[in-house]
Amino acid sequence: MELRHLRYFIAVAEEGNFRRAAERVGIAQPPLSSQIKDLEEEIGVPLFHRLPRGASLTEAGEAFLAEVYVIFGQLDYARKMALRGAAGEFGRLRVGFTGSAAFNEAVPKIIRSFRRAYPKVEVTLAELNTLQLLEQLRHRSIDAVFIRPGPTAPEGLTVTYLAEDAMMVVLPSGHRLASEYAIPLSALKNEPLVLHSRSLGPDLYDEVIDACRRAGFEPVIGQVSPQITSIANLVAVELGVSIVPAPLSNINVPGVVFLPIIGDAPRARLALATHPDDHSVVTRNFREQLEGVARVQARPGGNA
Amino acid sequence: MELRHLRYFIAVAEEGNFRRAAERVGIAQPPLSSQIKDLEEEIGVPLFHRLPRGASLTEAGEAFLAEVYVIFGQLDYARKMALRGAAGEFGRLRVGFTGSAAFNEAVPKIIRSFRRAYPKVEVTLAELNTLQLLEQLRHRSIDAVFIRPGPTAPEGLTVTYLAEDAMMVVLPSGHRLASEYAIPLSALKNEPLVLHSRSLGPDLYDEVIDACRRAGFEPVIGQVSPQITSIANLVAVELGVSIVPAPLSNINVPGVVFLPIIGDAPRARLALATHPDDHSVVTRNFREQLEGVARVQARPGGNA
DNA sequence: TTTTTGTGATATCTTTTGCGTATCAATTGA
DNA sequence: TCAATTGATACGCAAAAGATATCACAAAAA
Repeated sequence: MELRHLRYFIAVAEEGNFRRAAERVGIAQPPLSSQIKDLEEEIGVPLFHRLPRGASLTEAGEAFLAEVYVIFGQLDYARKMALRGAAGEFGRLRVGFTGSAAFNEAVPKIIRSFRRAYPKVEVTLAELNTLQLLEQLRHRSIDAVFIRPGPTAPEGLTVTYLAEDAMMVVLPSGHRLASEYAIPLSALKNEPLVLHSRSLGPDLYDEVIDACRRAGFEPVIGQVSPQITSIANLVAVELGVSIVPAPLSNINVPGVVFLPIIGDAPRARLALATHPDDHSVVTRNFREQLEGVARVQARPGGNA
Repeated sequence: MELRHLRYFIAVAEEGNFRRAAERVGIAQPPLSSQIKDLEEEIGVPLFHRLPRGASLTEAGEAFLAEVYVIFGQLDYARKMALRGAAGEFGRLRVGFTGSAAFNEAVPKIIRSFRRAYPKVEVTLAELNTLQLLEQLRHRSIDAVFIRPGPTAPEGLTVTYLAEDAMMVVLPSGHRLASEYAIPLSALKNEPLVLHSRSLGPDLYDEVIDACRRAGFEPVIGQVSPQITSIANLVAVELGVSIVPAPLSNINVPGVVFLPIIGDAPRARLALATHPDDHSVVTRNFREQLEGVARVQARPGGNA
């Protein structure tokens, strides 16, 4: 059975007359009769009474007609859904982020506004370290990642800079400097530094180390934190001091204080990275959310 | 767009590979590629990603596929409904009956059992006089009628006899014969007879008149009743006596008594008439209900 | 009644188009 | 670098849809 047959069937049913129906569908009457006959043979029952003054539907034809209308409605719907799918209204988006990136307000804001704009897109979130994120992004097992990149962007990825956060010093409440309003980085000379493992996020790590050197001292690495979000807890139990992006001060950890840095402070960049071969409309739509929400500042770097 | 395109689309979507899909639908790979291309152009968006190792659905394709499955389901359903329609499970049945016929228990029983067997068939009922019923039946504006025919069936109609009711005398309660258990017809000699107009139902009318003549008297026609069901009321106000089919004694009219007739009593036949050119399955199914419910006795008559 | 008109069915020819064969270009894995 | 596998392209053929001419039938008109 073909849709053509069904269109012809509807025409004859509505016109009640093979000649007018043939004219309506743009063919001659004899082939129309032939096609209708084919249709009837395929269904197995006559659909029309051939009367001397036209054709009328049999009961079978009446029942068939009602359902055939539905088919064409469904066909239109299928086409429309395909177009909506092409517009990125469906599908999934796998977003990854590092622990430090999640605390910048832009990240949840972007995800939230995307979900509102495209509620049918299934968004999955994964918090991983920078190394894992970039690995999965290169393998296309994740679509977009929020990272804290170094001054030069990772190679082979499309990177958009979203924001630059100041970094702050984290001290135990009982520390001798804890009552200051702000301190220079050089004040941390000889203090053991709590940092995450360099292998998990080399860029942010290097940023901190470099800043210390610029301030005139070689930092002493104390405890290594498995993830950046637990740095504050390690500081609270007086395993050392640390330097983290300002948005992390929103974590409520008793026993620590966050102090602004005076002078040449390290900066923590926030960026969204995607795969350059990813031409998915969903991913493109997600990138478009950046413009509405975050202050976007493109920066040359790598070959992105 | 044609269903063939959709079948091909499903094959490629499910196989993820043009070659295997082509094999599955029984054509070569190049025409399959061509047809899919046509489909994509018609929808307006690509449905597949052409990868070096096969083809995968785009988001548009995913959305489209889900709806296309529905189309084929609907197509099967349409075919099934056409067959059920051909089996007489849908449609309408216009049933007519005379006032006198409705009181035979077979009539409501047949209609009831048909409605149970074919609940989707729209049954309409019309109470009309015999003349109107036969007129509408000949014009096919009614499908089946219950009538009280004469000894010979109406010409040009298919008639099936269902039952033969005895007739009874109807007397006002205060009548001198009202206290009898049964009376011969001759006892009504000189009594004014309440009857319906002959033009509305000549057969039953003639049956009564003939019976009176066989009983040895010429009946005196008193009041003419507009319809048979109001005869009892006319008798109750003592406008005369009457003779009606026994089932009408079920009407509860105060002030009248129904008496059996002794001897050569008139008989009221009950029959179902349909149009001989009516090959509708619904009508045929209705006739089939007769066998289950009523004692059917075919009688030759007319040319039915 | 006869004639006319309008209906769908049939027969035959034409044209479209779906399909097959052969081949190419691109990518992957050995 | 080469072989294997993928989908796309080119071209010829055959099946099938459609056009034209005509027929048979029945209702309406004369």
